[in-house]
Amino acid sequence: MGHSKVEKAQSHERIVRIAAERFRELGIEGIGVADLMQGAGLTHGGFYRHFDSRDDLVAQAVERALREGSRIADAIAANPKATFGALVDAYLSLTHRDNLAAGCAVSSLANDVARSDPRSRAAYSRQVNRYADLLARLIERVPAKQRRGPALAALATLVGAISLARAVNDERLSREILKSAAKELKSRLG
Amino acid sequence: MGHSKVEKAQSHERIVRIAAERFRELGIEGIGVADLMQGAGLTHGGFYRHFDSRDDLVAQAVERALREGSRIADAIAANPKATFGALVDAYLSLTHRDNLAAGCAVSSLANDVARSDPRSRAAYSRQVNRYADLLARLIERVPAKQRRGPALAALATLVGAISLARAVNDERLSREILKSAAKELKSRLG
DNA sequence: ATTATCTATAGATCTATAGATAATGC
DNA sequence: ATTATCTATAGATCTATAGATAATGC
Repeated sequence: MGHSKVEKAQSHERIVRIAAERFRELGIEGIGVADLMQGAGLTHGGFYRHFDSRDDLVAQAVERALREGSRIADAIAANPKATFGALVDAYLSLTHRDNLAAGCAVSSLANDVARSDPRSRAAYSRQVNRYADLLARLIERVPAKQRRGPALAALATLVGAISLARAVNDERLSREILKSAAKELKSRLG
Repeated sequence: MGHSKVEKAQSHERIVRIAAERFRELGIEGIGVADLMQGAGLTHGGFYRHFDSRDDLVAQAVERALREGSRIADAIAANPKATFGALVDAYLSLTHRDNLAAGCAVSSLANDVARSDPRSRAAYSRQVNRYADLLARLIERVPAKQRRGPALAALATLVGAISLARAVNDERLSREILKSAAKELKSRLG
């Protein structure tokens, strides 16, 4: 039994991290408090010393999933040699498609967040703006001041393509969607 | 109490119709058997004379939601004077954004279907191909034989844009997303 | 006689709470 | 003394089933 303040903070962090993964993988209603706590190596009784309610955890985990899910995009953005094409290829890769738990939450939680409370939706809005800014910086063929619209449209294409590629049951079609969207984006803006 | 074969068929049809609406609105796990049956004007006890299990209803309702959700697109396609721009404007309208229950299930159920069984995913794949064929027919600025890729990319943009517009918590940003995606698509392919 | 629907409930699961236990930290 | 976690359970909700009821259809 861990009892120090440090250990409590670590437990809290572990629960939110596990939830941020599992919610992206299984949907926000796809896993319960007991299984999440077990995933964090704890029993379910201690949950309410960390969170006011399940919805409180949901809000914290959605915020974390959105931050974590943009890590690869952030890394690309941090590289001064980063290109629009590199970001598109990473986002529309088979690795990203098949790795829901660690992937972009703007895609994996879009439908869930649309049905969620304002706290999750506000965090989602902020992340959409962050992606739009990042894409605008990387777009090449448009004057800097006119990039906001193309950046939002490009984000929509990225999110739609990976969502479709994950939902279809036909591997060839799935790859065709990813490849078509990547080609379209790169030929237009890369 | 309705008891004829005709009435049973009507009850079955009503349950699937209600489920196809509510699942799009609330998510596949957002409503239970009892509430669905109440929505159809029945009590929950009779449910299992119509369906083997809840999952059986889910599969039938997802198929129906996909078919119903493409009605406006089908109507546009049936008109010989239909244009790509008209379809894009209808899909990315505020009416469509705010009417989840009657809207396109390729958008509203994308995340849920990705986590569902093969039957729902196969129906989803078929609908994606139908939309791709429809968009390919309406695209103007590309030779007919090269339209498959642009059509799939356009579908991704449509689905991504309306999903983002529904999830964000900021009306201005939501409209900006819809408008940017529509402008991009029409200037390129309309 | 058959069957579509209803009432009632079993059994599982989920969120949330109560009280016990064992470690921390004044 | 305080508190982080555990065991145990209350109460709500969900899927599924059993048996009763009342209408259809041979």
